Amino acid sequence: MTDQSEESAGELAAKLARLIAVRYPDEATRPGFAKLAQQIAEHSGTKISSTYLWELATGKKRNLTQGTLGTLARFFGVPPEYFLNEEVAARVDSQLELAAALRNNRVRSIALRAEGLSDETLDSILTMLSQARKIEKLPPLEEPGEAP
Amino acid sequence: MTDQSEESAGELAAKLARLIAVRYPDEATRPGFAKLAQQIAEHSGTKISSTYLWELATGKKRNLTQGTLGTLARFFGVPPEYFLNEEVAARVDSQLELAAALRNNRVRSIALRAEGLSDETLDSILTMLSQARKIEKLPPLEEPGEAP
DNA sequence: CGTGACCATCCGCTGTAGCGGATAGCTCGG
DNA sequence: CCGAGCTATCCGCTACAGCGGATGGTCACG
Repeated sequence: MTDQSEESAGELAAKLARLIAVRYPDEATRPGFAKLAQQIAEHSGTKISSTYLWELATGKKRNLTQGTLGTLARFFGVPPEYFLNEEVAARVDSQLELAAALRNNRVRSIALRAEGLSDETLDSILTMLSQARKIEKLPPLEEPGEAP
Repeated sequence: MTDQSEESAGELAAKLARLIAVRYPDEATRPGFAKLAQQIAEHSGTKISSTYLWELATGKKRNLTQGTLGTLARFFGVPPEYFLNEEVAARVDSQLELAAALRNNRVRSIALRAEGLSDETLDSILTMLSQARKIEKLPPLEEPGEAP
């Protein structure tokens, strides 16, 4: 175990897919790689071809260059380390889950109304949510704890 | 100020040079790019040619690939972001100064003996050092503070 | 004053990151 | 049913990351 950043098989592909999914939660409206490439160009001035985006998303190319790494990271609003460091990726991913959830207006208003309630009330609501998730066959969510 | 990671002209070259200088403080004993390449190979299993190292150090090539980025970072014991993020680079650089200083045996033993002393004593010693630096015409060192 | 060990530097090559331009499969409105 | 407009996918090309193998220079040793 001298190394700890290897076997990143199709990891990059998965990460890119996740970033896209979070940025465009509505699967129907989600742009294809062509439109995506165009948006990236408009956003960051630097251009990434649709073909190449597809190759990355499907794992056909994996060894990004400094430049494209930065362009992608800036567009998706994640630190460039997201693509390099698994630990950072995990931490960012939990944030991304939240961001994705807040795109759903109903979830957002629940969050807004939850703000300020007492801990006891929040706990009972949490219990209700867990029950609901179980009933609807959603995976339970683990709360991340501090690692000593 | 929409962007903040551009104009990295010969930045990478400078960073690499600094890393080498810190790792091999004695300029006389410092290995050339050939030996350096060999050491990297032994250390990380991955190989980087001496030619390429030279090209990087002289700024002839600058757009590293994910893989080589990781290899270099692991060898020099810095996070890969060191090469990407100026802010991280600055933070790490101050650590590097410390590491370089500790190579000097006398400095190291001062650091060791300072450990455990009361804050008041440390403060007065710091004052003495600042005075000494002024007398010997060395630049004063800024202590980095926490950014809220 | 060889010659062997190190060095920086250059040249030319290979592999692949990254691109532009097909193509074929969809779904829509007319 | 037929194009218009979208899509994913493929192919072949160019540019450059990265390499191996010269070259000539400077020391130290016998």
